[in-house]
Amino acid sequence: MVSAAMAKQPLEFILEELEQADGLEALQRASEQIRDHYGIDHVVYHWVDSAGDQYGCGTYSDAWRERYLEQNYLRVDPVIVGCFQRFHPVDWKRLDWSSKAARAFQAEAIAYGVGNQGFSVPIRGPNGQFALFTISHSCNDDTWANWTETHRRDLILIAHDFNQKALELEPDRTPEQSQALSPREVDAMTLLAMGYSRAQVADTLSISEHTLRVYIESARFKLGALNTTHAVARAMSRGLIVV
Amino acid sequence: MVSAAMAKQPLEFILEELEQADGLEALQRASEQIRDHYGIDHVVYHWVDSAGDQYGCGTYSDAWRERYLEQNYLRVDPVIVGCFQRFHPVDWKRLDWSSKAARAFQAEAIAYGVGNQGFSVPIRGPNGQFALFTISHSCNDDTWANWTETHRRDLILIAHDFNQKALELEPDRTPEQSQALSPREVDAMTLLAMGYSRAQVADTLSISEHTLRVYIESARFKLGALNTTHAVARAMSRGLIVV
DNA sequence: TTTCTCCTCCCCAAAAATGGTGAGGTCGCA
DNA sequence: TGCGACCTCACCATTTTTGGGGAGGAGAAA
Repeated sequence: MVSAAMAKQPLEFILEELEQADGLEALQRASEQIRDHYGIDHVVYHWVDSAGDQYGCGTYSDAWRERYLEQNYLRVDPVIVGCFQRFHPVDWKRLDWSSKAARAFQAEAIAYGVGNQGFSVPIRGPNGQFALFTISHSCNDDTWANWTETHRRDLILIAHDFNQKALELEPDRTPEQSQALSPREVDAMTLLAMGYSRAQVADTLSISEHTLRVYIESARFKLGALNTTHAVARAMSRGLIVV
Repeated sequence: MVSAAMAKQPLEFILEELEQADGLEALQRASEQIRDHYGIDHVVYHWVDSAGDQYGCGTYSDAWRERYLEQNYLRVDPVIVGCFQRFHPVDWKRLDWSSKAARAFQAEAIAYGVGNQGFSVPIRGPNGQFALFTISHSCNDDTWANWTETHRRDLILIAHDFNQKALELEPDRTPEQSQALSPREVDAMTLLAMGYSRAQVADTLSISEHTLRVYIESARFKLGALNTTHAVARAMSRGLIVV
C-alpha cells in the first residue's frame, strides 16, 4: 500500500480523470487507475438494476465475475444484502457473514482473488436504483482500519462521481419521466397505497365512490397500469406519490 | 460571501464539529456554523419520512417552517419533488418551476427569507428513506455558479455526515428492520406490483391460486398491511421488492 | 371564444379478491 | 430429535373491485 503522503494527492487527479471518462471502457480504466493510485487490490463499481440485472465495472478477475453471475451470488453476497439495508459506507467486517452460504461465498471470493478486507459505499437513486462502490484489499485488520479511516471521505466522493459518470454513459438506466397525475389522482393513489379500500378513500376525500373510480381509472390509464395495485406500484416507483 | 481562500478551510473543521454533535440542538448549531463559515444565507437538513412525516433542522425562519408545514408544501416544493426524482446534487435553477403552484411557492419562499439561489443534495437510505441537505443564498447566477462549483464536493461530504449524525441522534427514524419476506412471498409481491392478477401470478409461479393466496396473506401479515395493494406498497417502500 | 383538463355524479353485471379453517410435505437449526 | 419456517394444496360464502356506458360544471389555456 502506498504511503499516506502519496495517497493524499490522487483524489483531485482521480476525480478529474473520472470527469473526462467518455465511455464504459474509460470507466474501466478509471477503476484501474484508482486501484493503482491507492495501491489497493481491487476497485469495483457494481450496479443492480431494478429488474435484478446487474452491471459491473472494476478490477475483479473475469473468472470471478463470471462465477458471480453464473451462481447468481447477488442474493447471497453479504456485501450486497447488507449494504442494501444500510445508509452509510461500511467496512466488510461489520457485515453479517454468519450464515453458511455467506461463509462459503467469502471463502470462494478470496480464492478468486478478492481481498480479505473491503469497504463499500452504497449509492441510491430514485426508483429504487442501487449501486455499490467497493474497494477491497488483502492486509491485516489494523492496517485496513487506518487506511479506511484516512480515505473514507475520498471514497465517498469517488463513489459519487463514479456513479454519476456511469449513469451518464448508460442513459438507459435513467427511465423516462412519466406523465404527472392530477391532485385528486395523487390523493387517491396515496390513500390506496396506505391500505384504504375504495369506500374509505372516497369517504376520506368526501367524494362518491363513483367519482373516486374515475380518478383511479384515469390514473391507471396515465400510468399504463393494468390494475389498481399496478398503478400504485408505478406511482410509487416513479416518485409520483410518497407513502 | 466569504473569500475562496477562507472558504477552503472550514471543511475539516465543520466535519469534526459534526462528528461531535451530541443532540439535535447541536445539529441545529452545526447548521448555523456551516452557514457562517461559508457566509451563505441558509443551511437546511430536511428529512422526509416514508409516512410523509418530516423533520427539519437548519437556519430557515420559524415562520417559514410553520408556513411550510401548515400548507403541506412538501407536495408542492419543487426542490423536494425534483430531488426525489434525481440521483445527484442539483442547483435549484435546474428544477422545474414552471407550474403555477411552484411559482407561487417560490415567491412565498423568497418573501420568507429563503434565498433566490439554492443547491440541494439528495440522500437516500434503505426502505425509501429520503433526506435533503440544502444550502440557499441570495446572489446573482454567476456568483452562485462559481460558488457551487467550488464547493460541490464539500457539500456532498457535509451532507453525508450531517445525515449520518441526524440518523444517529434520532434512531426512531431507522425503523424496525421489517421482517423479511420469504422468496415465494417476494415473487408474489413482485409480480403483483407488475400488474399481474392473482391468476396470472399463480400461473407464472406454477402454483395453484390457493397457494398463492397463502403467500399474499402471509406477506400481508408480515408487513402489517390491510390489503394486497397496501402490502405491495409497503414491500416497495421498504425495499423488499424492486419493480 | 373555443378547447382542454379536471372534478363531480350515476347505473348495472361480471370478475376478482378476501377471510376463515385445515392439512401434508421438506429443510435447516439447535 | 423436535421446533419452526417455508412451500404446497383445498372449500366455503361474502365483499370488493372492475369494465363500459353517459353527463354537467368550473377553470385555465390558446
